Amino acid sequence: MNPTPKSLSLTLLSRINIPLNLKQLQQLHAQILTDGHVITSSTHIPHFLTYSYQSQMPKYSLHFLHSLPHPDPFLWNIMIKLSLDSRKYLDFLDFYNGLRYYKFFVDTKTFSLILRSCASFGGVWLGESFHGLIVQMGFEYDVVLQTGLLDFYAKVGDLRSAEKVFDEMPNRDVIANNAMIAAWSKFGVVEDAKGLFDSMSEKNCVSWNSMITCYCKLGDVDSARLVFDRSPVKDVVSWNAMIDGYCKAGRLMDAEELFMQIRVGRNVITWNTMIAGYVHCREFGKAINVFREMQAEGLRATEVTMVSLLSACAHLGALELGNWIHNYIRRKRLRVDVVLGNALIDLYCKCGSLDAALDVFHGMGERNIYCWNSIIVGLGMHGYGKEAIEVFTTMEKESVKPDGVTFVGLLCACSHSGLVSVGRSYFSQMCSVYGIEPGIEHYGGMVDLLGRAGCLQEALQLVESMPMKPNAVIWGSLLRACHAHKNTTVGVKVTQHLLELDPRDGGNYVFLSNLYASMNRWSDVDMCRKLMIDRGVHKTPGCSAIELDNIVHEFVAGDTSHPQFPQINAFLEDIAIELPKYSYEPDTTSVLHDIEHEEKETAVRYHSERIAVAFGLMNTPPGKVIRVVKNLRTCNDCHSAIKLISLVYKREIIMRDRNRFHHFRNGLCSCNDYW
DNA sequence: TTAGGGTTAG
Repeated sequence: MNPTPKSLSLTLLSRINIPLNLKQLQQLHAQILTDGHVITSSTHIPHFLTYSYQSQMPKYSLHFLHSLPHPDPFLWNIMIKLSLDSRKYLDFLDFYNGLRYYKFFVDTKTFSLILRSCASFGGVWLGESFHGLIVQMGFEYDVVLQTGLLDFYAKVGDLRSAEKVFDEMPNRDVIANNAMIAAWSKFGVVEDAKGLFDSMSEKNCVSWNSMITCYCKLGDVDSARLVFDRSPVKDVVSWNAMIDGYCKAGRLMDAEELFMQIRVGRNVITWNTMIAGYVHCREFGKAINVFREMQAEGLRATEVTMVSLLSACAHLGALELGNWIHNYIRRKRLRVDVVLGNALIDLYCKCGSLDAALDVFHGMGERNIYCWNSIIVGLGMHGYGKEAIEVFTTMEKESVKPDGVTFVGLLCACSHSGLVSVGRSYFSQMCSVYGIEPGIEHYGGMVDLLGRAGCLQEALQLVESMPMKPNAVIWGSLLRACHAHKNTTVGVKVTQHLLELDPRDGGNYVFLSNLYASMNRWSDVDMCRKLMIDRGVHKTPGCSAIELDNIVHEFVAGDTSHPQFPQINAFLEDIAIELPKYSYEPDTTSVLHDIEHEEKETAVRYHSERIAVAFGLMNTPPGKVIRVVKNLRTCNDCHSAIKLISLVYKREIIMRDRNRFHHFRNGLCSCNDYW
């Protein structure tokens, strides 16, 4: 039986869910053109357009649209929206230039769409010139267009103009009111938003949801919950907004409860929200577990899912899992935009694979300041100060304007490479040349730079003369410098400030105690210990992680629960016998490590990083690089021990500690013992 | 018209 033309086209259209190549698309096009029923149907043609667009053949869509005898505004609107969604700027500009020609095919809805999208370009001038053109072309300035304009101004950060448009609207529909609520919500003007919301005679789902978001943005999740509970028209957006609100407020339990409750109604965004929420609350392992659940339920992850996951991997130092995700991105052909690209760069930097990070960086078509900053910070963390400066120079050549984070990265890079005078000049230039006022983090960077290099007096002067009140980070940095350079006079001075500012941070007591120990002031060491006990302060236990076959093994010092513990302990004994043959002497300056869990007289005599390294040596083939991530800074003793381990066992060991990377190879470390 | 993503000094 021969199918009728109509059903033939419909059969072809039903194939839209499977990938088509250009030839097949053209075939489909021909079918549609010969089929009088379908060509006038506004339900099938949009499908076709969408599909050909998603197949990355936008030109073909455009060609198709031109070939239609009567393309109506609806189709153009779809076309424009698709073009903007996939950020095909050139098509967008084509459209702009041909606007007069398209005059009869567009409506105010079209302009409304365009105006909103201009905001995503960040182009105020573009939006305003569009606006001028619309008026010039004699389009009716109706509620649809006005709402678009309102939203445009809100998106580019001009609340005044948005309010002006709203005030001048002769009649407002729900959509216009909702847009104004969203605008006020964006600027945190909750009172006005609430006033408008209460006065609205007609409210829809979006109105309620906008109000929920408004409270969530301000961190007032309890008020948001009240609106949520009262809303008679809850949809998945309401749930997602509420879950996100709880996550951002750090209330994971509440978020999880809602997440469980909408089990059947979840969409990709619900999952993404929960995953991002765990990352936000630094529950990286849980984020990864939720992703696995998501996969088990057969949901397709998006670019947003990947960004959160990569961030989790970066924090955990989980390179293998990160590599798997990168492959997944390639396999599923996810679009690597600036955000996803940056997440990859950050992952590779934080996992010690600088080459991979640079590959991603150089392979990106579009880069923004985040990407440049991540690379600069990454190079700095690995001790490549000169290279970080080179990247900065290139960035300037490409006319990318540096921001505050760039200078944090640069100062940090100089600090880790001992480039004192270069750092000094960046610090003075950031204000005079680049117009960026130094923040406390820049002073912190500078204090660290001077302190590490041994310019303690200069560092102290800077702290005393800085325009803002120094915080615990600044004093802490100075204290560590005093410890490293055994300058007790400045050290003791710094300590008072520090314990006053941050009496709950156990790490500070440890450093103070170590400082006293280096002066042989044992009664003061005892005093520190007593102070910690009296104040109930605990030192964060040292914890090192190593990844093996996609599983992250964590070792906390003093914890004997790992199934391989007896073997690891035996292996550590072997190392202890082996190392002295290479003139290794244990460094006893870190005495206070004995006072808490870490170095108690338990079966474990070593710091967590050494257990992790031993575990890595035992469980990986010769020649494989061992990668360890530690939550605290490594101590002198472990540092010199691991240097020797790299020589004796002929292994490259890459260790990330709290603030930088150490590449151990042939008995040497990339930090040149300067950290 | 409403919901989800990236870089930052000890």
